[in-house]
Amino acid sequence: MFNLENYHLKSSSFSDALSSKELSYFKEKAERIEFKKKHILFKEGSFSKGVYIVRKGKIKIYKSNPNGAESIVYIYKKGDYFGYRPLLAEDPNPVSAAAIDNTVVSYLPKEAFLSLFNRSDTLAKKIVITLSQEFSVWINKMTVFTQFSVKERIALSLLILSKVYQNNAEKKVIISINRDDFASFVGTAKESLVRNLRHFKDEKIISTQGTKIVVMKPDQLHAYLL
Amino acid sequence: MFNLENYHLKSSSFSDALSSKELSYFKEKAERIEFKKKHILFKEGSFSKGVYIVRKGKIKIYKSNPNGAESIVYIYKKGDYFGYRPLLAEDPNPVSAAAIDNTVVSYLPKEAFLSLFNRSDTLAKKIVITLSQEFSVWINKMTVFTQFSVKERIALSLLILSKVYQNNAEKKVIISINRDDFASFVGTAKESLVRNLRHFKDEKIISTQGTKIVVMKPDQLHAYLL
DNA sequence: ATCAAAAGTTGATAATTATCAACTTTTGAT
DNA sequence: ATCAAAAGTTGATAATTATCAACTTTTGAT
Repeated sequence: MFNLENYHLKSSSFSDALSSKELSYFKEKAERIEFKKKHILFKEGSFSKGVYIVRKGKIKIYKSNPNGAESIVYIYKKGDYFGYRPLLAEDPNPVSAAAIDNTVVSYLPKEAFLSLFNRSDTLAKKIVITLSQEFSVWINKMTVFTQFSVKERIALSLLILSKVYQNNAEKKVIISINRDDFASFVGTAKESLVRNLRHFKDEKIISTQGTKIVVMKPDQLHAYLL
Repeated sequence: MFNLENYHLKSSSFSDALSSKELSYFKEKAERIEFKKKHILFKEGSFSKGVYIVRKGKIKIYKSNPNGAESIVYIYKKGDYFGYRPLLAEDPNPVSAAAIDNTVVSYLPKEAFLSLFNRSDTLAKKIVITLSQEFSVWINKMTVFTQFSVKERIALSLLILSKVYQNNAEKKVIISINRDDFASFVGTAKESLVRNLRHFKDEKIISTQGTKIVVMKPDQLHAYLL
């Protein structure tokens, strides 16, 4: 049985893991930063100096290969936090991060994060559990690339991006992403992506508004995934 | 720069995370179990009842798709431990596990593992760090599937399997895996795998002994990965 | 040591996907 | 509102990979 939750992380708020005392420490130490569209937050191989919490806009996490092609590993939205894993592991960032839109983040410097991590046993345990859950999603995503065709991966990606771009207020989801980024997310060529989008348009499953994509019949996308 | 460590987990011993007191508790509660070749330890969707530590042989972790094809996500060897993630997350297993060889494992029941986890702060923190490191590996593996050709993935897999099948005593590595499993590990068809192995044989990079594969010039495999 | 079954291999071909080039539409600065 | 640049789209074709069928080698039980 196909279940979208197996392929996309549930958003879980960073501050939920904190006691009210810890939360006020967090608020004291965190800094608000704005990034313009296309701004690169950090690059693969660099060392994290803090944790980001998205307040507004979308941030893509990606890997570049030596030919210049990039593959997008995840897209974070409002409320999501990231950048803490390499910091805990004391490893360099395995990925780069860049703003898709104009974005606003809260930035918690490394020292403050580690101080919270070390003083709070509940945070460590909460993170273990979160990481364990995330693992399932990553394993599933990995098998998608080996077992699904491009058309299937695009159908799945439309559903995932519907979640990412969903605005609680609105029922209709408008996915605002350029074709290169979408193709990098699916792991295919831009032209192959466009051809498949055309197919879904002909089937009246999606429509476009300018370069934006409107998902009209998500149920019919499910049908492509068994 | 290509670095094999980005694509395969370092083995880390479970017992290293434990104090001597905890270790004796572990030894008291753990049970030795033997599995015959092809025995299925658990299936995707089931709930873990304990943690496995491999003592002898190899165990494959895989996902089956509805068409019956399977894709192998990881191969564990002597000293590796697995099965604790879904247990911590209280999620069903995202994958199945089966013995490739005749194997021997230590089995630590859920209650004993959770008791260790809850009493030991160092274990929780150690696991967070291990999980964080593992994440980098998974992200890298995922991008391999989107950016590497079948030939490149096979070259990489030969290097990874060299690590898995490496016997400390011997310099020469003999990979003893059947072609279906190898193909599932690479994410390709068995025939495509065989044709590429033939290519590497013609180049004198590998040789075969019966159905076993001998990696003779690992450096030349690196050359296929830039 | 024999031999049937299982596993591995090869060739021919089909299906999928990427690449290149030309063209159209959209965007955003003025 | 205009218009050049950027982004998106389409068609033709090439490259990669999967599938099917026939055949060969290896394995493991006797």
